[in-house]
Amino acid sequence: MPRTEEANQRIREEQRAKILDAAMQVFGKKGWAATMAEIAAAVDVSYGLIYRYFSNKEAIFRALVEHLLQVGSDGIQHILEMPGSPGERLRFMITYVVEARRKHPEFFQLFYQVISDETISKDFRERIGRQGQMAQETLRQLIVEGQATGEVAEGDPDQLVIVIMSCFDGLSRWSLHNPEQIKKHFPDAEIIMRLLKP
Amino acid sequence: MPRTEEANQRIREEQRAKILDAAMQVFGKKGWAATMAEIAAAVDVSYGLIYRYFSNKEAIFRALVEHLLQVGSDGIQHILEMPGSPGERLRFMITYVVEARRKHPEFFQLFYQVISDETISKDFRERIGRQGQMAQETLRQLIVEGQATGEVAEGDPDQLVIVIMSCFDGLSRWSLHNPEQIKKHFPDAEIIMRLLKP
Amino acid sequence: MPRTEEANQRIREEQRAKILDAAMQVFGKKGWAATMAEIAAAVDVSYGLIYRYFSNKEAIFRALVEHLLQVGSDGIQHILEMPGSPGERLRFMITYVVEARRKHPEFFQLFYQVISDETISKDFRERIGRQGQMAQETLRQLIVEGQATGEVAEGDPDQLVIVIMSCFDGLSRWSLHNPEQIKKHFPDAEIIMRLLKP
Amino acid sequence: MPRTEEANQRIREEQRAKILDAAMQVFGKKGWAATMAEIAAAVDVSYGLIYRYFSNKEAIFRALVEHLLQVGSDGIQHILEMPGSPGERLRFMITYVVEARRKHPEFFQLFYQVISDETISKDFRERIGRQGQMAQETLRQLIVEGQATGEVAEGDPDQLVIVIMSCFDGLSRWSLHNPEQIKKHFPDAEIIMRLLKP
DNA sequence: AATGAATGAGTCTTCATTCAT
DNA sequence: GATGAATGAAGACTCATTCAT
Repeated sequence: MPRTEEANQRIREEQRAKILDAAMQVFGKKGWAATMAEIAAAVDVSYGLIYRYFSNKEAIFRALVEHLLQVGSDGIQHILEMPGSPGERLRFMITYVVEARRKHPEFFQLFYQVISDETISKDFRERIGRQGQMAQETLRQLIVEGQATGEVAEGDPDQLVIVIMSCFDGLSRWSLHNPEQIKKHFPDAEIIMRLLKP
Repeated sequence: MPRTEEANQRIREEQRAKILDAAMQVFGKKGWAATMAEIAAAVDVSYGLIYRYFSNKEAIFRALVEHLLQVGSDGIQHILEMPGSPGERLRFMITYVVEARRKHPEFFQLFYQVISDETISKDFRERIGRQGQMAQETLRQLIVEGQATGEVAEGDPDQLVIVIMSCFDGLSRWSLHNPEQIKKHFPDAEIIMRLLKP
Repeated sequence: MPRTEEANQRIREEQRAKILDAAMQVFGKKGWAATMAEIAAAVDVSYGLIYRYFSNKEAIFRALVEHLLQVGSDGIQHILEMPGSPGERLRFMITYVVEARRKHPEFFQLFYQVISDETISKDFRERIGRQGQMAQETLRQLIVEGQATGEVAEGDPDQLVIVIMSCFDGLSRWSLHNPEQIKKHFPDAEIIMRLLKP
Repeated sequence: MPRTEEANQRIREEQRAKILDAAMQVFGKKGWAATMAEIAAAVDVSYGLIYRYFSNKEAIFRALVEHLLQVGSDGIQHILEMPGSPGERLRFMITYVVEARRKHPEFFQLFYQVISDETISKDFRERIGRQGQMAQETLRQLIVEGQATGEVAEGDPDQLVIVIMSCFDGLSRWSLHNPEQIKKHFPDAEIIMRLLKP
């Protein structure tokens, strides 16, 4: 007698999740150079199986990044709708982002890899670019508002945006390459807040 | 009628330099995925010729990175030997590094690629790691000294090191991916200095 | 409460027939490149099931072709044992074959595929070759007899055999690739008979 | 010192020709299932080399078929512009085609394979279909004209077209599968002409 | 008996590297 | 010193076949 529908359904969902999970690790570390064999090995299945769940390497990649984009999008949305003064929301945003980067540096690593890799379709790369733009704009808006309320230092808001986002990016990289060091000395969001101090 | 020894010598050196130059551009943009054909095309020579100057792809990579390491090393040495208060030297260091990242983001991009790529021999990667350590230690030392003189805010110096170096890393990435935006709004070193403000 | 033996038996036979039927269509159209998945889809069963009925892809193929060979063999036998003059029997044979080709071009397509495909075991291919030989010889014999009675034009009987059988082969191909055109203008056996006209 | 331009030029042309030649044999025999390795082996070069001459398997296939189409097109054109009565031109056409099929059965085999293979792009397959149409139409026109002059038997001209072209197709197949037999008894064009006899 | 998840050998394609000229 | 033709190992992907349920 065949497996029940539900059993199959469950297996498929679990495997799919396991594959995405493993792919996140492998892509995060090796980037697009990660091989299907490595991913399969990480899931501990034959690599042929991967293709029953994803039509090709890029499909896995996309699924991963789409997921991240969604999460990021939600976060931004949430911050925009938060109550509180611009300064308070900035503090929240920075705390939130720094925490995310610390916990899941591979996620963000993936973005950079997609963006730099010209073998990946352009529309997909632009999709990610737009998302980054959105985050930037949110940050910029909060900064401008903060400058209005005097909570944030005067000056070109775009420079501040760039520095802060650079910090974020750099933290992902550090978290990935020097996890021990960063675990011991993970920077307080407070330190980054100083960049905004009037 | 053979060429003179010196002429040959000169040709060899010029070619070598041209190759390294082109390779820097190509590796900087495409990373390790850059192909020998692309490098050769950038130098505008046949790809077979590259092998008369470098025994293989990694050799080019190494030569490039060795060069960068040397430059970096020299810079650090220089800062350590500078006169001035810790705060002044920190300002100088930050200004200097930020400027370097802006001008030559590919250089730094290369480091990250070497570090992340497990197909590159471990000792080479560690070599780069050590260099990074050195820069960190220099920065850390200046911070500690600055805290002693009251020029730098109190707190875990390692956290400050991480944040500042993250900023640096992030700026390289931005300079590479968003050159126009960053050209218009390149952050003053002064902004980064705020991270250290007591 | 298990099924009765007979019921099982019947199910098995029906399934087997259904599989062969579907396989005929699929192999006829796609040739050896037909996938097991396609066959299974055509039968509308899981592809795993196919293997309960046939040990592998070649086994299905063989079963199909064996069946066709049998049918062909019977036809030839029948013609040999028919009453009537050589000319009459030739007319019958041609009519019969032309009709068969029109109705079931896939059948014949299969033969050619088996013959051309070197991945299929040699003895099997030779088996088919022999069958073709037999048909040829039957045709040849009728022609020779017809020449003796004056019903068939003089000349090398082998050339006639080749032309007529070529016609047959070509008609299968046409029936497969241009079914509409051929439906409207299916050639009278009479036209082919002209080849034999004294 | 590098090879001279001309030497390289010559090598490239020779290799390209050799590859096409070998590919014709291999594709002719095995169809699309022919592997790049087989082609390379037939040319007696490494299979990587093939890709310096053709961007992929389909490109070789296309190059071959384009060539054949051109040759076929020229032949048809020629026949249309010939002097002589319809009957004479028909005799010429049949003689010409039969001869071509005998000499290069692989060529025609290729057409059928392209047409039947759904993995090959549709526009390419249609391109070939149109060419076939053209040949048919030429033949049909000659037949109609021949019927007007009384050189050709009455009756549906399309049936005649189908039978004759079927003969052609069948002869290719025979030439490929039974080269020895056909060499000894290659049918006179005269026999096929009988199909048209009034 | 039936299902479909899982496996892995085989094929296309790319690209670092070698070699004849 | 220079060229680019040639090689072959490595990786993505397909599909016949097996196996747990």
